[in-house]
Amino acid sequence: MAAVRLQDVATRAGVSQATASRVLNGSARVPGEGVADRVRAAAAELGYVANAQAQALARASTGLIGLVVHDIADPYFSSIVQGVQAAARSAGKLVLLSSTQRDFDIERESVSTFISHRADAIILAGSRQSGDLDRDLEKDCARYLDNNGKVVVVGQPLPFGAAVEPENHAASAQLAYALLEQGHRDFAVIGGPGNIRTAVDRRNGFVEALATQGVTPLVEIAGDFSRDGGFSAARRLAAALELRPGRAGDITPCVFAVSDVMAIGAIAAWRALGLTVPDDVCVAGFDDIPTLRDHVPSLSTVALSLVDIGERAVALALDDSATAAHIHEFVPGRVILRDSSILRRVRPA
Amino acid sequence: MAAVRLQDVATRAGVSQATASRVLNGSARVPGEGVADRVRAAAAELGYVANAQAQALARASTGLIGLVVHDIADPYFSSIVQGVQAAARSAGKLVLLSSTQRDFDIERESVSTFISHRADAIILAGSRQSGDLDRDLEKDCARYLDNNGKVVVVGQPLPFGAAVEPENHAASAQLAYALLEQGHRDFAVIGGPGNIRTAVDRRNGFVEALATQGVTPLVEIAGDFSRDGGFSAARRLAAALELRPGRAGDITPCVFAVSDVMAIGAIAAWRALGLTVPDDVCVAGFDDIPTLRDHVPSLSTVALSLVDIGERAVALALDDSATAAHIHEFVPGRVILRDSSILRRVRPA
DNA sequence: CTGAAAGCGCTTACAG
DNA sequence: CTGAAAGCGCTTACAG
Repeated sequence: MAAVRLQDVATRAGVSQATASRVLNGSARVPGEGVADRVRAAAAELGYVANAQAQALARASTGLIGLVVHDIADPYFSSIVQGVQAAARSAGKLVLLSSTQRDFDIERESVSTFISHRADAIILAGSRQSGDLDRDLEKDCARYLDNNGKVVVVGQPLPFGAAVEPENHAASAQLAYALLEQGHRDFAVIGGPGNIRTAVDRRNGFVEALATQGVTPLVEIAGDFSRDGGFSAARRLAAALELRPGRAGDITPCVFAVSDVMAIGAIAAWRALGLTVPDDVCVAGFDDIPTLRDHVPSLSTVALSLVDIGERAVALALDDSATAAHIHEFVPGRVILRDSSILRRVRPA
Repeated sequence: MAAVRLQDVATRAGVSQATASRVLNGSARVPGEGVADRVRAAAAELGYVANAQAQALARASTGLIGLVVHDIADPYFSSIVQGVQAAARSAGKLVLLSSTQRDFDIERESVSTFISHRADAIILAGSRQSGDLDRDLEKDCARYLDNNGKVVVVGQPLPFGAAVEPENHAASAQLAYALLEQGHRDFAVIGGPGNIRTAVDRRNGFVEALATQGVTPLVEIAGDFSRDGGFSAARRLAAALELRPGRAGDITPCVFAVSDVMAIGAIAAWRALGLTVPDDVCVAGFDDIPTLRDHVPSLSTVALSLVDIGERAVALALDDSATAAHIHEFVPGRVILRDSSILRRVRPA
């Protein structure tokens, strides 16, 4: 049983296909008395559903938004996806999703598939490293932009399209000030890879803010931008600072991990060493991922409105001028202090 | 600058459009010596990208799989999405995603949009209640199936299409046996709404298994199928069992919460009451969601391979006969015992 | 093996 | 306001 076509509806309503099209699928034209009703009735009776593929071909616009994220199972990305989803729906668009699991071949392939499907816009969300800006992806995007496609990147240093960027640097600085305010004077940093800009910005914002107050981190250790990266960095950091359980009277260093998942990994590592947060070591993260809600100890962090980021990306993607003008939109962060950074022991005077 | 069309490639290669089509986009035909190379060269030089919309129209197949989940930001669903994604990619399909945030109007709308885009298959993943099987959705799906569409539901009691179902009942029973094995004899249950089949199956599997050993839960309390539902149920349960911190020598009841998120909410509630897990009360959940990894205390649970579930759903969606035959595929669970159910205090003899 | 042509289901100037 | 017709970019019997 073949699907009902527009022509079927038109015939049943006793009008031309053109008229049926105008009644059913937008158009400012006002049809004559009763005509619209007749067409709509016919469509309802037949159960007509417009073929979006055919419409796309005729209109040269698909209503599709391509979205590539590095890992859909990561709460950071799934929140962004939620925002994209919601905004796309309000705008009457549909989202094509691809989760690359951080494989750049898959990313390139996804983008070209999106282009093949003539997505009206493509949103790239990930933590790309500045090094791996591969030529092919760049060339595909360039051609896509020429063909009137829109590209929006979130949180990545890409040389084309519009961008929505979390204010990593400024927000990390605010976190540093808040921690100083709490009385902390001894800091350490668990950073990410040097070529992930997000990680670098956060580290710099934090360290530079400390510097303005004459404070310098005791140690800095880098790890992968992941839970396991935080875990192993934390072990090395514990060794470097000679952290030991219950050394009352000593200083309690405050560690800034450049992402929540790294911070969570770090806490797990310390727990395995018998260290207690915040008694033996304090810690703060970044992102305020949803899963933090029931984490113990509760983690000080910086909240980014991930859903908001997704929504803004769609807004830019729908704005003709934005991507052409290479617009950058900044999303602020909000410092949240929780148990993990409570300074229990005061540094001996 | 308009996109390059197949005709452009054909002209440049000095062949007909038909030949170019056959060379570039599949077809078993073997072209003559050199022809294929010439066409491919022309395509490469011009940067030709096939228009998938036009292909879909001509082929009557879009290569699109529509996926609707109830909440993409929930780790349960995002893991399923990851599996769907991966399997779809291997099969050369693209996924259209919709996260409904549990709004059934949005779900219906999403399905009809997917149908409009002529998705080859639609996968419905959620925790639908048996009551809200709305007529419109059902009618849309019926027509879609008639038009050669495939429908796969995961974990839902829907009267059409194929289904992949976690073996909730059997796995919960295994959990019960494992807990008995650990020495537990005093149980309680935090269940879900009576019209969510997943919740009911898990509760029944657990309680019935206990019954075979002559054990009956001391209390059963139901809550929303969510973190907050677990939280408030846990408070009532604590009151019902008169749980108090550190009552050494007393029994330690073991509570089965029908999902991990409910269990996590329950633990949070107990913590607020000063109760310690597993010393004052033991608990086990269901799902083994990824975020459990660093939860303290570590939670006993039943692992469902969520990614696997997503992959199987795609396999069914791609199988013509499966959805017609209303096939049900079952995915087993695996019991994992962790700290939260360790029985420290032995019941006085 | 290759090509001319019809057809997929819509939209939209262009006439009337 | 309405309709006939061309066109969107492909695929695929059907001839040759």
